[in-house]
Amino acid sequence: MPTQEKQLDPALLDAVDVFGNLDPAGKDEALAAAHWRKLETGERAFEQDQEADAFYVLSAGRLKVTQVTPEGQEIIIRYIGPKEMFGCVAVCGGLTYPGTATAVTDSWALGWTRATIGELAQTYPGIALNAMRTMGGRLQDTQSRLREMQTERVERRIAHGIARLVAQAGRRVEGGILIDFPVSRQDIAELTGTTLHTVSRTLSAWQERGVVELGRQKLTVRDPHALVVIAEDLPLKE
Amino acid sequence: MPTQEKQLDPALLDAVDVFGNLDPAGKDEALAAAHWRKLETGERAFEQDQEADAFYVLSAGRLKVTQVTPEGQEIIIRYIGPKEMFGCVAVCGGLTYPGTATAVTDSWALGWTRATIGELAQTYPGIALNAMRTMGGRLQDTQSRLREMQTERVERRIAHGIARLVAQAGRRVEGGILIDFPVSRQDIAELTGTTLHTVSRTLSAWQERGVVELGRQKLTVRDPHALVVIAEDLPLKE
DNA sequence: ACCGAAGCTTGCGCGCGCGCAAAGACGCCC
DNA sequence: GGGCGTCTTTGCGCGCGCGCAAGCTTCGGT
Repeated sequence: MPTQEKQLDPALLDAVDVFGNLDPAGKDEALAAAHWRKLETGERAFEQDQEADAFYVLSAGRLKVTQVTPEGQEIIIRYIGPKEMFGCVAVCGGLTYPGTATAVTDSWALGWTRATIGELAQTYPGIALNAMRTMGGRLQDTQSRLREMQTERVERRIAHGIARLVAQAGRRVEGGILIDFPVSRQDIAELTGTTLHTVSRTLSAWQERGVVELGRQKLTVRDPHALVVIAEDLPLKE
Repeated sequence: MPTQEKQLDPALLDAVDVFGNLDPAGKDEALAAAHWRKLETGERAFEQDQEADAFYVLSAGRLKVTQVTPEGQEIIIRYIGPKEMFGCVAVCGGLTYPGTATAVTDSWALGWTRATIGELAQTYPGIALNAMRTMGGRLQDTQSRLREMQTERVERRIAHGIARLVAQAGRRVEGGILIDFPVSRQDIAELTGTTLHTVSRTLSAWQERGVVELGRQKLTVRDPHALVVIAEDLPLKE
């Protein structure tokens, strides 16, 4: 039973930022207080506007955090990979989740109830400090995206979005870097603030130029340098 | 000498979120460790990419935090009002400031060096918890703006932007609510991701309809309800 | 092996909002 | 009070990227 196996492994929290600088006793205590949760592809850890009752660290797999507008349009706030925390609102005083977390791959997560993580944070002040650091990073990241949305044309935004995916979940394969989870054109559109039509057209043009290789929910960057050139809007040659 | 006066006033930190739940001794200690800084209109507390050596709480006045793109285009990340913290990077592990903080009104701020605020946070764990809460709120706020940028047309975005300014710095005056600091059309453009031309046209149309009243770097909302109708894209009548 | 659903591509036309340009208004400073 | 700089308005034209619609491909299920 892999569940039990993983639950007992004290190395589980080792490379997790939130619990960094925590002494072994603290890690044991944190693990003991955690509950284990498996998420099948498409399953949701929590939904927007639902009461924020738990905080999570992803152990394996990949999630996307999305928001829907009152009109029903969806946007992707961020992707969550292994060792990253999500559902942070539960420790930030928020009452409800601002978004929905959906598994895009079969995933496993460690969860703490709001009360539990609150007590842990009281006992080990380092947790709050680390969480704050992570939130600071995310805030800057979100501000960058905001800046891109306000100042850049669609093609550059798509390039930036894909560069971000590569940095976060790129896997070296022969002849390029593969985004290591299923991404549809629609997903990229929701990440970069455009429509799947425009994404499709743009990526097809890039494929023509040999920058990327496309598949169904699949994307391989063949020429990372060219991607940077597009993202930074550099001249083709000087 | 108003500087000394304010520096000695122990009530200064009373309604400040970051130091909320801090015992009186802690507040005294925090105040003793702080330095006082006056910022004339147009003066900068710090600049983008500069070493993040201090953390601040605004005491009076108003600042704007901006970022410039490599191409030189400027955007406004947020406005800071009294009792709000800024330069949070200094406590979040960032090495340089991600933006520039400029006074839009004569302002006064309390500052702590990176080392000082770090020590305070070690001694009083509540500080980190409070800071995290504030950052969580800002993260959600920034995500909302991102969502608006991705899904809404310019007119709605302007309405949302102004609604945000009203909530943050609106002052009741006869016949409406005045934004309580100088805002140019350019500023609104940088907040909402458009050009000053489009802002000018849009606001002029609103003035025609009696929704707002315009002045040089001045904006009064005459009909807040109409603003909400535009922001939420509600039908005019049912 | 077939069928259906979900994902993707592509063509066409239009409209929002930008880019540019020039003139007008307000307020500040000397 | 005059002059100047900054902020603002407005006109005109164009192009990016959306909206719509139809057809195609790929995968999964039974």
